[in-house]
Amino acid sequence: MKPESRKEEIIRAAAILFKEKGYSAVTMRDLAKAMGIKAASLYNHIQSKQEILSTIIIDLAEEFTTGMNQIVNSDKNATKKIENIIDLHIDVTLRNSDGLASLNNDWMHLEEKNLQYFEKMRHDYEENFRNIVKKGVDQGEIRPFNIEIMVFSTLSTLRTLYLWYPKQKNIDADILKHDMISVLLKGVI
Amino acid sequence: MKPESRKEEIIRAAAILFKEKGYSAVTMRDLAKAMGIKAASLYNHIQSKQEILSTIIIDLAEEFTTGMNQIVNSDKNATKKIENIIDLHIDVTLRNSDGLASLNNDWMHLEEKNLQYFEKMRHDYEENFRNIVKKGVDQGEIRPFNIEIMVFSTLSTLRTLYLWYPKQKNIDADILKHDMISVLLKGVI
DNA sequence: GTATAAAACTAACAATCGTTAGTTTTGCTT
DNA sequence: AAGCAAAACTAACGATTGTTAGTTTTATAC
Repeated sequence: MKPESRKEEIIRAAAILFKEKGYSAVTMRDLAKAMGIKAASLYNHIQSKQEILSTIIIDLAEEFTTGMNQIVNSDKNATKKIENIIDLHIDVTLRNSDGLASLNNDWMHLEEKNLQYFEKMRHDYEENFRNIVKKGVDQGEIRPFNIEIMVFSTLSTLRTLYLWYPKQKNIDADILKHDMISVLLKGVI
Repeated sequence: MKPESRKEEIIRAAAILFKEKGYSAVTMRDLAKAMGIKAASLYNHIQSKQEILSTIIIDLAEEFTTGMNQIVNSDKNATKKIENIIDLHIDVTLRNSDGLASLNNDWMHLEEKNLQYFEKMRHDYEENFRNIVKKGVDQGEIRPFNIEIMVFSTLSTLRTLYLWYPKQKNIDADILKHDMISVLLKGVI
């Protein structure tokens, strides 16, 4: 495990503050205080507040995009693919639950270029998900409910994991995956 | 239908802006421009930016609290109660989807007193939901999966409805309710 | 111990923030 | 037409914002 650079430390601290109050409500002086230094000193390590936000969000979005592409290109059935998507979300959430708050709530504060890039990744991700569900329905694997509702419902839960997981103490990742698959796919009644 | 007061117009316009950029990123000058007036003129109708936020959030939270209390005090079985909760969320979302963005993302910017009030309402709401699910499991109505995951998963979907519903054109409220109940309760495979 | 680079500091900037005070306009009611 | 209240306006305030310029401290290598 190579040591974390000062820049990485700052970004990690920023993600925690962004999670608590949102990007716009966190000042560079807040972030500096959390790091135990003065605001101006941050600029020895980062270029701007915006750079911090885009690093947090784009890195995570690319992680999801890469994971989804692997799943899409695998030759599994729809149910198995959805299980893999659930796994992907849980893995990313365990590794960086703070950053996911920014990805979910502060993406609209990205500047033009990264905003477009992010929105394309998010659109493609949802489209891939939708197509997997569609194929599952066509092949009789998945019940023919309203596809938009199935996609929206599942994604909502997975995207909100970051809010809920840190509050659950000592829950094993594999048990979480197993239970999440049960609830999301098999229903509760 | 009695005419909307100027104050109500301002609050409605604010909810739209808060939904797009979050409370902290919306300035009183932004809000004034959306209303076609100058920022100072807003203060003929409202006391502060904070008052706008707390009106939006507390009104909605009280709506949920009232609805949940009626459901809890009814003598229906657990499944029917959960269906009623789904109905409640859909009704509120149809009526005020903009305000729900603030309730979900900007509650932490409430000032001390309203923050405590809101957090108590949210805690009680979740506790009521959890108890309904628990009783459903005890009585064999609901499958004995991890209760926290079932509650979290359902609430995540219902709380995020405001993001998704406005994008669906021409979807009938009753069809939405029916399909949502199917997906959330009966599973997809 | 001296050189060097990393990382902190002080001081300040122009812009923007929520808000107040005081004044003028607008649109009814009589 | 006069009176009045609602609702707009102009001008400005003190505080805070992200950021910069220039300087000093700290830690490491020779």
